[in-house]
Amino acid sequence: MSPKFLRSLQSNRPDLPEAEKDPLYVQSLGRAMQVLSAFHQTDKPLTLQEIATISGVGRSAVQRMVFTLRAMGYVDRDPDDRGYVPGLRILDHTLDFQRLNPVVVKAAPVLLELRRMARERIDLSLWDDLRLVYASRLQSKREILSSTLIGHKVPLFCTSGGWAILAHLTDAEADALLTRSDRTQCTPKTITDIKQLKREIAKAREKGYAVAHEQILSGEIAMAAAILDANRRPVAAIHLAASLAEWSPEEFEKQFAPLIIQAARTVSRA
Amino acid sequence: MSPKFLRSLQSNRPDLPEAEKDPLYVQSLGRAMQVLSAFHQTDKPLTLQEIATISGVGRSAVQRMVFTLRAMGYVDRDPDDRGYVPGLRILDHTLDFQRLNPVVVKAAPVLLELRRMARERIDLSLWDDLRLVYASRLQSKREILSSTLIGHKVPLFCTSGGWAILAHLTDAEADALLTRSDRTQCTPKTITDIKQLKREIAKAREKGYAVAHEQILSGEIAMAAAILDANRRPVAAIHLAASLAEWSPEEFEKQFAPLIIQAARTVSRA
DNA sequence: CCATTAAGTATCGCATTGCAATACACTTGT
DNA sequence: ACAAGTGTATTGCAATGCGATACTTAATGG
Repeated sequence: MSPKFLRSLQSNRPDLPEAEKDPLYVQSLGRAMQVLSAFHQTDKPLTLQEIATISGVGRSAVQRMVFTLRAMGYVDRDPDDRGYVPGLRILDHTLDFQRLNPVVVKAAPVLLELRRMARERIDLSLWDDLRLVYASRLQSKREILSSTLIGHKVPLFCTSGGWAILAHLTDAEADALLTRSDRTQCTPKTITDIKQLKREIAKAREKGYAVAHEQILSGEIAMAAAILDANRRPVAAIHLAASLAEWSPEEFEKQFAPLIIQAARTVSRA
Repeated sequence: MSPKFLRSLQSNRPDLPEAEKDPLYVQSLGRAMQVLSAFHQTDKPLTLQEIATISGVGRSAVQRMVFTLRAMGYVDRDPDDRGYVPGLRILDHTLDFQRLNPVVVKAAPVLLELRRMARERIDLSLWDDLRLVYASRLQSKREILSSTLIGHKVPLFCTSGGWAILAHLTDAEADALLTRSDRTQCTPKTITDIKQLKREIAKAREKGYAVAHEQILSGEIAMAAAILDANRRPVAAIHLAASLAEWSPEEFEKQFAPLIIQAARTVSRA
């Protein structure tokens, strides 16, 4: 019904069977999920109207779907403010993901061990096209930021994890990803120049891990190593982040590089 | 199409509008989500057949839906083992929930402050009928268990959080919930006798918080206070959990009770 | 206090589209 | 080589989703 959006659903999924070519092969389920996804683009409860316009689905249809979603607990009414919000039942699927995703499962004990030894913040993020999606977080002693940001996304091009992953791709692939990226600065120090980025990636390729200085958050230094699948393709990254107030870049790197390499390798092997 | 399941979707949602009465008012979206929910009942990748039988949806329909869900990223193929697993895109909705749920949002800073003062594990769980669903977790110094168990569920009847919530209901309501509960022991110390449970609830009602000794996990002591909505109805609980190796029950209670009461009250007020 | 706008809800009929049935391609084990 | 079990593709009928429409509250404002 909304051809552009249907097309967009299918981009960047070259591994799908042939019928993919036909946009209409995405059934009404697509519209329904698009309704649920309307919440991605807001930070306050939504009315039916708003959901309809954001998702590009007709008002009536939205009303039916929201009704159903509400009956199932995927959508709730906001008690105070008037409008709808995502419902509790969503977390059931979150748990399914965490329990069943092979990388997350295999990484869990390794991350714990890594945190035990490093005593800094450890993250696991999964690669999704131009972004990394955080799937697990082990907090360090004092957490400053939002509690548990499972599902948070960071750009591939300006994070240690992104560099670590790009380092395991061919130059052509990495290039393509970098140029497709929306390279806007996160901090004043964020590197956006492709030449410079490629230098960082080359460094990462050589060392087996990447280090990012204040690329995404001022005052933070991060290190990451990529996790590979059975075909030696990168699928995820383990991050270790610390405060520049406590570590000099040299110490930081020297201290943790062996640990993180070891951790990533442990998770990678079949 | 599967009347029994459709009915079940609508139970325990008395706040829904009238058309609820008609099971068929749950459209095919219901079937689709049931397909996604098939993963709730497994701990390994599923084949189409298995999804079909678990969800009670026809093989063909499952294939179509899984195809669509895969195109959108809600389902992935397991790389090694043959079968399907929940996909990354689910985490997008997790984040939406965390960003938009009023209780989670309002509680976040309070939880951080509470952890800063208590230096023990802090959880926020939301009440969903007979269970509590964990929505946020702040880890303590050494985490033993699974990393981030957002979405994990614990029974209402045998947790400090559950007691805290039951304490804010009428006796009749609490009774109904307790009798409906599947009261099987989690640990040898888990209380299953309704009389005893009601005593615990009465204690909680009096003190304003509940304490549970090894009810769900041996060696763990937990304390919780309920979060109320605008109508003074409980909707969530803040938990504080620690090891019995480090605390005597008396010290534990004395130390943390004022903190947790204060925290819960802060989140509760409009 | 009535007019007005906007939100949520419900109804209905047509044609869209989802689904059962079916067949095929591919892998695996006997 | 066959059988059993995967995933995939096609097709036609009728179930059902959706647009159009109208009703009910609730909130705003003259």
